[in-house]
Amino acid sequence: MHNIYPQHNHQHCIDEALLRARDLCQQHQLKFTTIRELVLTTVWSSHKPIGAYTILEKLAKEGLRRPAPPTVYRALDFLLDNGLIHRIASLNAFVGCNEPGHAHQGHFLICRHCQVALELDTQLIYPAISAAAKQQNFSVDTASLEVVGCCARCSETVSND
Amino acid sequence: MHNIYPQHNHQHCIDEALLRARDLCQQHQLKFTTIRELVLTTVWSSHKPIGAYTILEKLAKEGLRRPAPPTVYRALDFLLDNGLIHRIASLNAFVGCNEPGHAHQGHFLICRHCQVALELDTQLIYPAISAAAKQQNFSVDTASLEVVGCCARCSETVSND
DNA sequence: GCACCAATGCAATATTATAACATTATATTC
DNA sequence: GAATATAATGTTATAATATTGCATTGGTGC
Repeated sequence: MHNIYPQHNHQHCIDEALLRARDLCQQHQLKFTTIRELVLTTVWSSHKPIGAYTILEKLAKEGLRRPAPPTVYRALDFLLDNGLIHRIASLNAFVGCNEPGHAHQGHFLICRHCQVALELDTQLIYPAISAAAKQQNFSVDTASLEVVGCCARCSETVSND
Repeated sequence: MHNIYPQHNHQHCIDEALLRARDLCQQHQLKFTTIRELVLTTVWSSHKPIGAYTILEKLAKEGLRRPAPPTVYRALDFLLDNGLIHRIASLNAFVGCNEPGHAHQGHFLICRHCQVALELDTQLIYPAISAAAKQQNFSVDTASLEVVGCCARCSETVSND
């Protein structure tokens, strides 16, 4: 698990994400276009899930001509389809994925104080999900887990909720 | 686990849900008003998660003067707060809860063919979630799991997806 | 060049949810 | 029962999120 808290070198996270994205697109002959790269970079600007319209505004502020919603949503769809980001349904927001290729799984601990979404290793939870599904003869396509609470760091500094 | 597939006597589900709701409201001195009962009944009209605006239309068709969105959303909020229903974030929809009192947990198997949402016993998955959270010193408030796939019944009848 | 297909631009609109404030109903106290 | 307080609902408007449909651009292969 990467360290994702304030002290970490976040530029490293961004760089790695872009690297992984370029690799993946090259390998699968996908086009990592300008807008897709910009949106991915914006999603990776922190470990907090970010909304589509917030992305849109950030791009507008970066000198880009303000993109229309479909432009952003299409880039997000591309990134989702290829497992480069996850959608956090309970927040209507998007967050970078550490391990492209697991598009169908996203298990997150989301802090209600600092908003950071920590992605869990699928192996921690998936066996239980798989077993429960099997019990019902249910075949799993996707499984998203969104755990909301208070992270370790915030527990130290926050008195109460 | 209740049987929730076509052959079951669904009126029984509705009746039980209403009974539980009345009990719970009485015990906690909450008001189970007309609109709340109507919304709960509508949510329970099937085991498929239903959207707020669909509820609104159903109520309108049942002779009720078409309620405004806030009316429906307030009733839904009341039902959510008291654990009588769950919200399925990935569908923007609501579904009845079998065991009021577990408002903070909702683990579902959702069939992409028949849309039925089967609520899992929390005990099947929660231990794994709890352990993963503990590993991160993360304190859990709510945990929602939405597994999408194909249910046993549809697997038999559906060729492919 | 030309035909094709994917990607993007653009305008309009659909869908989901909430804010703000007025009104009504219910309960409590006197 | 009137006076008050509180909770619930009604009403209007609007915010926030997401998609549709169609025009345009841009690269790819022939």
